[in-house]
Amino acid sequence: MQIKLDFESDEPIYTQLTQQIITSIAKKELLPGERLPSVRALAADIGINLHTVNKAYQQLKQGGFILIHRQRGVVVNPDGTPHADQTYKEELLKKLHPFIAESICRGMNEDEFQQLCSHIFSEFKVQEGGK
Amino acid sequence: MQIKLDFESDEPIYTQLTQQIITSIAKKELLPGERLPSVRALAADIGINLHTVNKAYQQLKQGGFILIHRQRGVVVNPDGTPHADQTYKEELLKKLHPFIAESICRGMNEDEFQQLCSHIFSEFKVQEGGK
Amino acid sequence: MQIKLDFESDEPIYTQLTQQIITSIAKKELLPGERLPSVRALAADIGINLHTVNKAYQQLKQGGFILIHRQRGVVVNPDGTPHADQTYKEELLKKLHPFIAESICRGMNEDEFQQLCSHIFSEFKVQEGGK
Amino acid sequence: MQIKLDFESDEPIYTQLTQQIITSIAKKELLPGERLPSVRALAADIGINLHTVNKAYQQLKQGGFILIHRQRGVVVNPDGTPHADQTYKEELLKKLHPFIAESICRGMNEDEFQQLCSHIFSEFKVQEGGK
DNA sequence: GTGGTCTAGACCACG
DNA sequence: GTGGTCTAGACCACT
Repeated sequence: MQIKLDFESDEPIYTQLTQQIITSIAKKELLPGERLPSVRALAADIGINLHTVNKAYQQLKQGGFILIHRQRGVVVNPDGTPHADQTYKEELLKKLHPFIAESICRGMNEDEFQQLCSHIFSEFKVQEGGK
Repeated sequence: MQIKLDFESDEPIYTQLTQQIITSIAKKELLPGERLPSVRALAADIGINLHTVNKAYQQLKQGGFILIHRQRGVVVNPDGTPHADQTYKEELLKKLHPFIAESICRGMNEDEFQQLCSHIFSEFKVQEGGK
Repeated sequence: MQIKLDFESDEPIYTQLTQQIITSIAKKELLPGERLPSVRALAADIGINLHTVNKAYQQLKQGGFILIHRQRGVVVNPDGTPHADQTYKEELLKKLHPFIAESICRGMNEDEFQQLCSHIFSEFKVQEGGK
Repeated sequence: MQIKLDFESDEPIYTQLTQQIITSIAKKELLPGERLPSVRALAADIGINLHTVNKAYQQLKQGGFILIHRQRGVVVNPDGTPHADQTYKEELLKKLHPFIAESICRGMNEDEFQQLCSHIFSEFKVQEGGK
């Protein structure tokens, strides 16, 4: 797993970290039960503060992506990430709404937008076959 | 046009305002050339700070949604919002990426996601017929 | 509202703070919609770090006790704290279980235990009439 | 006696162990004078560290639940667990206080709370008849 | 050596 | 002036 952070971005570091790890899980580069580096190790590795890593881990734990196991350390949830429920979908709707509104203003139709999403999905499909 | 703000949201007020106006343009509730209230008027109307409204307007101007004339006031871009270019699409890809990654982790497939987007699009289609 | 912290206790400061504020809400010393001091103000007041106060506030926000309002600052949830749902009750069961087990070992019967709880409840009832 | 530990819980392992043993004593699955496995045996059995088991045993000894003889090994206190004294009850009051405060905030009344406690007590009563 | 807690000081975005 | 973020360094509990 390689982490690439943009320190110039206005997206908080811990959010970027969180998203990269989620992406790795989605791409199956990180498998259920697999161990993640300790807060300290990862912080030293990326060259950021351990509290920042910790915040990302706490967020991932909160979202059910990882577990903090007293013996095995930090591991990807062995049962997989909890499935999307109604609440999640409603949240997602709200978050996607402004992107779609802007895209419509800018003359994109539904097909173009869907194609764009499809393109992102394909990025994950490629990895699904083998690692 | 009615503005609904959530003062408890993590989303900054000015962003919410920006997005609502974009949404109104997308729904054609606000038509090209139509005038928007002045910074002062809108601020007083919603009961928020001048700076906040100003920041939203500057953002909208930046995105080409509106024009700000010293004399004629604030108007929706008469030529319509600039079309989505390559840069915009790439930005959009980046922003949508984490949502799709998380959705995949949570067991959603492409169809379900597309359906969700479709649902949002339909919200705009309904309005297209008439105002 | 007066805060009393025990810096010797093994209970984290932020937890003590959280519980004291919950207690104040339960006693109606803090009413729905009422404002709480800013992180900085409270931290300075109690003589602890602002991050510690912040952590307590985040916990309270998470539990639905307070809202962080962009204009009004930190306020007690105007709609009142969300009602106990099944999840909460199950959590509560789990947390109370060991106390009851130990009490039984120590020869207390159900009546004695209930009386003890009743005593705690009475502490809140007294305040309910007037402030 | 079967031990079930949750390695993902925030509750330290040794605390979980302590509580489970107390529960077993309360349920009379472990009787006064009965022998408990040695630190080594129990640690190997559950697959945890010696120190962890030892810490739990020390805590139980401290609370008067068990006796640790160099020769005879670890036994449940033959005289039964020391009865609840004033100190214990005061401690218990302090520990229950925050749970009750939160329950009140969440709209539970005394009856509901008592009923919940009663439900926990019933779990122990069932076992009292026979082993 | 792990994560959890606390402190302290700095900068920024927001309103 | 507010909360949010990041850094940094220290101590402790747990295993």
